Amino acid sequence: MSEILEMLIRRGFLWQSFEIYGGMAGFIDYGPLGNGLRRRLENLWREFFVVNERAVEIDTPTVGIEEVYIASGHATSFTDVAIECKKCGKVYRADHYIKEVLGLEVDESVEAIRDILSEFDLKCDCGGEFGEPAQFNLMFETRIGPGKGKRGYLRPETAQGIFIAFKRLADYFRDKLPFGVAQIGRSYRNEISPRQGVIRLREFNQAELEYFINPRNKRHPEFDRYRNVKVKLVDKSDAEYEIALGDAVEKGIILHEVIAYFIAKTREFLLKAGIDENRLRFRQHKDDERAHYASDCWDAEVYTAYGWIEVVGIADRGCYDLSRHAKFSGEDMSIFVPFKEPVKVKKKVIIPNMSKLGPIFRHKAKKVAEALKSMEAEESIVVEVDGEKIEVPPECYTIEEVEEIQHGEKIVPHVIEPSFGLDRITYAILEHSFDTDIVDGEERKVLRLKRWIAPVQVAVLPLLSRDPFTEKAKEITELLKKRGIFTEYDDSGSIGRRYRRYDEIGTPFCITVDHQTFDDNSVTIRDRDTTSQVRIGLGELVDVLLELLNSEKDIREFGEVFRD
RNA sequence: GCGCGGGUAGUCUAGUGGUAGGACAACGGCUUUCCGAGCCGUUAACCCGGGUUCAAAUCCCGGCCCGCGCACCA
Repeated sequence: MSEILEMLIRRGFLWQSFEIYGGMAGFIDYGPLGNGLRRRLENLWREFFVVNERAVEIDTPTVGIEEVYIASGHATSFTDVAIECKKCGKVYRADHYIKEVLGLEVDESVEAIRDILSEFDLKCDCGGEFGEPAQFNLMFETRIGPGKGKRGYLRPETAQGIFIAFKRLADYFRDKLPFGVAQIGRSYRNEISPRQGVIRLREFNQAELEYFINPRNKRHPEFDRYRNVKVKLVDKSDAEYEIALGDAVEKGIILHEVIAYFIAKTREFLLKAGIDENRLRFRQHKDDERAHYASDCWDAEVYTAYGWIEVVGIADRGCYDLSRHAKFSGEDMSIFVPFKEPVKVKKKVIIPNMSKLGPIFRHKAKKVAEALKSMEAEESIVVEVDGEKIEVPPECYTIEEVEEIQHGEKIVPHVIEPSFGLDRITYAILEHSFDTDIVDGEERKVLRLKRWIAPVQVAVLPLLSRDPFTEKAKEITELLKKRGIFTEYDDSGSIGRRYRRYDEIGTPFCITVDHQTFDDNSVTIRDRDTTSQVRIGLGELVDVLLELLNSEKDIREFGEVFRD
């Protein structure tokens, strides 16, 4: 086990779930420190992607009814049929293998696959027989309600909860694009083989923003803020760039401004959270890697002990999700977008003559009339009703040219989705923050977390573990806690040991109560990164700490250096 | 899911059939205590199930978990 992972477990950042029953791959518990860190990260994300955007946050169920995932496509794309060779143990996606070997398109059902296997006597590459085809479903299935109940799934992404509520959300935003809707929460994928510690989990934390835009305008009003920001890009043909985002859009490397905007914002967020800029890049999905609905997709990748890992996906999902839900639910998922100026449009309309239509088409007359009205066409007089093509005699309608004033149009918004894997980001921050240095000839482990993200921000330490040092230190601890600073009190072991303890978990500042405290009502603040100390009066302690914790200022700005 | 290698206190590790040992950590005490000091003491472990054996941490089988490779990752 790596040094960092050993520390994370030992100090209570995270550990394997269900340990006393032998554990289960793909699940972790966040311990006190890991949970604190992830919560901080979530709040930082909120600041970036909700508070400072035209966006809101919602919370929807983690269990979804079957309909949702039929519409979204997950129900079919998640239930691949797999076949396994009895001899060499290789597992294939049946439809892929059959297409490759036999060139046949086949239904993804167990029966269809079984028929093909026996009909063509299909063998594995190694010559072995295949066992029974079996479904593997990457969604966790469940039953809702008693008895057989209704089939449901644990959500594989938080996004669908947002798409489903789109009408309510559009209403909330008074039908004005663009707007964003965020959700932070757990999602579930029944991975075949979870690996690599916290990198691939079966239950994981996502923060997703669905940013709905008018497809006719894929520009972003705030893009100028980032136009000149240089980022490290790897495009779909593996070409690498260090390029200003404005240029990347102009050159067509990035499809449009909104994606570029979120790449910039994501970068800003990750750096603020403590990701090392030198171990961050944005990589474009290759054509065969991209989901079928996405027109462009960029991953933020960070370099870790596991290599480059994806921590954020930024995709243009187009109108895919809303259109699918519109189709499957029968609801209108469009927004009326007014034109700047109303447009006069001359068009020919068909006006049905009901007195003729009635006798000819009887009970179908109404449907025929509606079909006629909905036609733009001047040329065609064939309508389709209930799948039947019907020729309508000319005496049944008249064509008139009318002038209409159009005030706008109905459009199905496109959605740009930045989707964050919080567990991976949390881990990457820890790995990038982990460091060792030499203090007084001895190696020191130190977690150089950003001050605003550290789970324990301040430790208050009495120099001696007895009165009056301990009493004073407890008093100060209470004071800091009341002011919202995450503070711990610790009087166990020598002072040096305690400093090391807090260095290891990334606590930025230690407050030490020493003999001088009782002479002049001052304490020392020790900086984790430099181990240097300054003296400061108790009266200004809270304000100084709050300022330090929200900046990267040097403690020496606030007091005299003590015991250099 | 396949193959290979592993699983001993909180952590790291010794132990190849017969008493489970060490280091670090933690906890209590002593210590005139500002960078993992010292001394004394305490807590604390053989992944689970079955088999072989008088006797299993140790040998065998199965499972679970971890690592690596393959496959999978909408």
